[in-house]
Amino acid sequence: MLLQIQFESEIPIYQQIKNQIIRGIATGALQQGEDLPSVRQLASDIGINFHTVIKVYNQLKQEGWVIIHRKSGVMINPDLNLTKTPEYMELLDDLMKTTTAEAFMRGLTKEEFINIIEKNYDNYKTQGGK
Amino acid sequence: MLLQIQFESEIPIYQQIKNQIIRGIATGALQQGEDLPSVRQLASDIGINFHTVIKVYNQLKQEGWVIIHRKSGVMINPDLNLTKTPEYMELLDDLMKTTTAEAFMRGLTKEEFINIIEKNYDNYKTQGGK
Amino acid sequence: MLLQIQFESEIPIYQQIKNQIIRGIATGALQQGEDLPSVRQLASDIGINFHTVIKVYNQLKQEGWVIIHRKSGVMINPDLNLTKTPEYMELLDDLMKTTTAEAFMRGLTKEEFINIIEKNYDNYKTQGGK
Amino acid sequence: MLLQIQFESEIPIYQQIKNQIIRGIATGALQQGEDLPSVRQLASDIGINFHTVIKVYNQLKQEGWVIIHRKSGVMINPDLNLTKTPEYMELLDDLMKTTTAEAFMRGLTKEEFINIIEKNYDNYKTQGGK
DNA sequence: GTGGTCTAGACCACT
DNA sequence: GTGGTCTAGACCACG
Repeated sequence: MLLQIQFESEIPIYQQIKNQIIRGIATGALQQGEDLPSVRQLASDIGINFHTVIKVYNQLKQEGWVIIHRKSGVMINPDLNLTKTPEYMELLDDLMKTTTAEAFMRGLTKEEFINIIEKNYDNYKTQGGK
Repeated sequence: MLLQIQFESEIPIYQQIKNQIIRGIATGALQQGEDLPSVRQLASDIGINFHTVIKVYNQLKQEGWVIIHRKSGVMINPDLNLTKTPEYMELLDDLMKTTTAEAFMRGLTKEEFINIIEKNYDNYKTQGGK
Repeated sequence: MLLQIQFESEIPIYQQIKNQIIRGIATGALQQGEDLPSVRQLASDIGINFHTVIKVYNQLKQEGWVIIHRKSGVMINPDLNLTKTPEYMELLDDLMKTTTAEAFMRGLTKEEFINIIEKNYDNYKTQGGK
Repeated sequence: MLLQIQFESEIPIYQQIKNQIIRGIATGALQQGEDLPSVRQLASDIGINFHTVIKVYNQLKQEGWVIIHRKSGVMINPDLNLTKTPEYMELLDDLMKTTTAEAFMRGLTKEEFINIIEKNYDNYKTQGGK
């Protein structure tokens, strides 16, 4: 999977990488059990410092997305088993309150917004996310 | 409208205020043409630095949500007319890609996600967003 | 609270700091709601780099021990509410299997070992850990 | 005795092996004078590099747990005679300070903790640790 | 002044 | 070669 980083963005680089890896898992571009590049490899591919990649991998590990093998490096957790915890649902709810409010005020109809959701979900369903 | 700020949150205070004002406009809790509290008033109400409030109001003005009168203070723009610019749509698209990906992996079905959208939109429809 | 760091130890510095803060909370040397020194302050007190302290504070935050205020810095979580999760109990069990095995082979009797536990717990009970 | 290695664990593999051998000695699963598998045998059984096993055996030898015969391989020291040296006691004390502090804060009572100790020790007593 | 991000380079433990 | 630790310095966002 090729990562596209926007260096000018206000979103931190490590966050962009995290997002794209999670998207990759959802779409199936990254399969469970698949190896990720080594910290130094990925860093040099993207052209960033390897500490930034370490940070990404550590956060993904702590949230359960990946497993860090002492030897063989990092791989997508083969037993991926994330759940809709109350904390997550609260965050999501808050985010969607803010997001839909602005979308509504900018003239996006409910149908248009739902359409965006469906378009995204269709990328996942076909692949199967577990 | 009463603002609820979480000081421990990772979301910057100025962002929280902005979000809540926009939500307030969408739900109708804040009417177009309505006056907002003065910078110092709001700052002391919430218990924050008034520079933070200035920042919020300036950003809201720049994005077209409010109008700042030199004397009479800040009011919700009576001719609110925000549109779905290409830049906005791109940001929204990117955000929803990331958000739906994680939601999907955490087991939220498309229907559950759409349900969240509808619940929010129903709060807006009745008021009319102009 | 004064932190004692052993620079020659094989235990990473950030781990030593973490341990001592947690001990401090248990003994009451650090009260819930109490402010911790700023990252740069603590770093210069101990004579280490501030990035190391950031790492400590972030881990403590993620585990729920402290809260990081955007402005006022870091404080012991006033609503400290950690529980004996299954994951924790498994880790503890494994650790104690290893620890007691070696202790037993080195001639520590059950009573001596229990005595160590009691001595430590007595430092906590009197203070009350909430 | 069958060794169970967790490759995803944060605990180094060599440490896991060491721990399990020491536990085995304490429980009697490994008898004093008993032969341990050869370096290459154990390495291929577990599926790890044989250097890792060499490291384990060397450390165990240095600490007095095993004896390495040039030809006949490695065996549990028949005259096992480890003592509670001051250095060991200091390490143990420090470890238990940290461990009990977190356990206490997570709601484990003194009795629950002592119970864990007793359960473990009961596995040793019956066998006798010489 | 607070925490956080990114870069860069050295060194270490593990396999 | 793998991840991880520590140092050091620059810069940024926030309040």
